[in-house]
Amino acid sequence: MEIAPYRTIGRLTRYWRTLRDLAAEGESHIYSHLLAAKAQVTAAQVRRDLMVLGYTGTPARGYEVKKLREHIETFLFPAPENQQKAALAGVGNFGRALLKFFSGRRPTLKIVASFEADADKFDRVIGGCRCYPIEKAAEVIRGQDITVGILAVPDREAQEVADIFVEAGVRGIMNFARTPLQTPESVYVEEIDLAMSMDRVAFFARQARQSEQDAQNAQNAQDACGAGGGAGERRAP
Amino acid sequence: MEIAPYRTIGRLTRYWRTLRDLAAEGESHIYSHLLAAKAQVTAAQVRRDLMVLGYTGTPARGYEVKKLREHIETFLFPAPENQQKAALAGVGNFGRALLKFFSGRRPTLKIVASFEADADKFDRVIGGCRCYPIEKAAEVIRGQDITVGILAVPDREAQEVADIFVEAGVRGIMNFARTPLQTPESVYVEEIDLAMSMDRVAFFARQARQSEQDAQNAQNAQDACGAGGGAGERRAP
DNA sequence: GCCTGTGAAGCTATTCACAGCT
DNA sequence: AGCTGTGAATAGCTTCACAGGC
Repeated sequence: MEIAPYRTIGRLTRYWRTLRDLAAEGESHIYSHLLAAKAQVTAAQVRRDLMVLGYTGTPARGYEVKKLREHIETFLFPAPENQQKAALAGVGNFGRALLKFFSGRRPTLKIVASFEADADKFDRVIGGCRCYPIEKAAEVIRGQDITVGILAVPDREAQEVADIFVEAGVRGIMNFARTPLQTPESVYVEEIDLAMSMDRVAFFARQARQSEQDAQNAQNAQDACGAGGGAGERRAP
Repeated sequence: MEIAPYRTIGRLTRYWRTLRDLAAEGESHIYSHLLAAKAQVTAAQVRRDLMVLGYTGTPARGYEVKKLREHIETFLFPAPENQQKAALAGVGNFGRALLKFFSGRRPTLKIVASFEADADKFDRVIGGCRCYPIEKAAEVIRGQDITVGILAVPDREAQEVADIFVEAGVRGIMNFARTPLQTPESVYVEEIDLAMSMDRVAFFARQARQSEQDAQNAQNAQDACGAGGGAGERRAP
């Protein structure tokens, strides 16, 4: 988390995707402001983000799609021979959806195992990878050198599973449980709290509705008073 | 997005949950630093966040669990008679998992409809709510006064569906597609880009591994040179 | 003219630190 | 002594704005 701000890392993967699409469309060069428009950020943001790569474009043609993409890949992804491995804990509805979603998405990162407390699911192959009892987690993680963990277990169990994962060598965790995890500083945790996100979306949606209604009411009140010449005139001449 | 920073809104829902648990455990009061520990933030952060509520604790006993919780509810959630409604687009694996996850989670927010392009799914009741063809979205959203939208459709279709939703009155969107949405400023969008999050987790996990190995190598090199008295001595006396 | 790369300015969010209370 | 509420300081991120290049 020192070599580049974590926001930048996130945006780089978005740029990478955009560049892939651009390459597919046969574009060979792109300007920062066009890349920015496609990724919904500002041009200055793009240029600033790309500084971490040590690749520079030219004023004349902007960035070379192919080269920029390669630079991002080198920076973001491991070399093919160092493929990273991930494991998922909690093979419920959500866990299965995640397994399907992530399977085959990146050649450099593969989910190779899943863990469950429910004995019905052991040894079955779900979403393309074997399901082990949670008790075997440490062994499997160490044996296969798994570095990334995905937690889709019930809230209560999240911390416990995280501890096992970290102890066994996992250094990055996606946590879908709503328990904020306690982990050593060297472990990166991405908290994905869908219930929280939902509450927030609902909150701001309500706000927006409210202010639209307020504006509407103010308008009606004004209309009722006979079109006055106060402040708040809409539709500039 | 003006009345309180969006980060604060997010944390308030976390505090709310913690307070609910505390109430269940029979606690009547709580200090900021204890609440902070449970929510994995700093005490100063908690106190700062609570300022938006206009509720204040006492130095002697801290915050009253019951009252603080009520204040957060009043602030965050709509009144019971103004229940908010949500709709989901895209009833795939992910969409179904989301329907199950969110169903019945909040009395103040209910998913009342889902939309699909795939004709096989129309009119069935999936995850507790009726599935309509996407063409009926505008009608249903307007008819039921739906304000929140959840997008779990393929990337290509996300923008199109978002436009329909917004036009019909939706003011908050959870976007699970990896297309950054273009929406009017008054619409709040929570971009939940799981592929991006995964790339980031993998990146930082790799970093952590790397620096552990580097430290290990440095140690080995030092050992090989015969225990020298340079910088970097571990285990303080 | 219109681009990139980047120092400097500007913002936003978080943390510090302390007055005031009990 | 140990807490809350909050102005002030700090840190982190984004945008501005412009030198330099074609």
